[in-house]
Amino acid sequence: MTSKLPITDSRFERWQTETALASACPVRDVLDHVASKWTTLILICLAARPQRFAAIGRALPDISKRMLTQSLRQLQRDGLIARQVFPTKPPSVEYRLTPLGQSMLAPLGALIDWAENNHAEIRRSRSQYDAFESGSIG
Amino acid sequence: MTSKLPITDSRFERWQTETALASACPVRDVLDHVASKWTTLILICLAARPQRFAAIGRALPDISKRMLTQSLRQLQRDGLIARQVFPTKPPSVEYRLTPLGQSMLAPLGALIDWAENNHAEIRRSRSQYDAFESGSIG
DNA sequence: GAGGGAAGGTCTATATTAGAGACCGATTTC
DNA sequence: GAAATCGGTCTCTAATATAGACCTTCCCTC
Repeated sequence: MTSKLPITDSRFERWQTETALASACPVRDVLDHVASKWTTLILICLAARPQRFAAIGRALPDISKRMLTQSLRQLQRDGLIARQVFPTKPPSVEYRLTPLGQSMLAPLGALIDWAENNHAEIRRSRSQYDAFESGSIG
Repeated sequence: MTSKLPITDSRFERWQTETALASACPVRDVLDHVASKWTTLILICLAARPQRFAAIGRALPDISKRMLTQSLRQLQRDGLIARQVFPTKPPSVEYRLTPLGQSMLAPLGALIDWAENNHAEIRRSRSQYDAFESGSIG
């Protein structure tokens, strides 16, 4: 709120400085894990309700079991989701958001809303780019 | 259906439905591009001020030229950044956020703030996970 | 009691993608 | 005229993702 440009305040300058430090930087450290296709999608899945392995897989039809397992482990390791095994006959495993995972839904939701609101414009931009830059002129 | 959990409103159920449609889904379509390490970091870079190719490269020391070029092209194609060539003697190229790119800073900033605020807890969770799940007990 | 299906995975083999770094053309500098 | 800068491209290799076969335990059918 200290600038005249829309969002561009000093935070971004600081983040920029921090990115130089690579692994020491929270932004990179968290974003590298969190801002990835499947983990984000899994979080969205579990936002509605806790779900079991196969249910998440069904919700994300083009994820492989391997990636699903791997992504779930990572989210669990980062403390965003919890894994709970029920001793049913074919043992069932339920994944649910932790409070930390829940707390991420707000910023993530904002990003998703942005995505929905601007999807049309992005697609417009893409077709224009494709027509010009790679098509007839290139 | 509707639940009593904190953030969990019907948006997430809708998004979950949409993810099944894969490429037709704005969430996936945008997130696949946007929620990736380098593009996010480049956006942050350009948030502070327009910058030239080499400057962005310097700000992100461990990005390769190839990835930088590729990520810039993608952001340009999506209409988030604009590329402007100046006919200086060694021609210089400046990248700047478009209004669309600017508009993404708000949700992106929220996510980054979350990352900073929760980095400590995430790291705590990770070391705990590493100690238990893969270490002495496994 | 052999076979099959469901749950929750693992493992392997292959395709895709990222990263390192050589190279390029233009221009300026020494 | 050799070296360096800028903004890339190109190739080769390393890492990562995907598809899909397979595993184990239990219940059910035949």
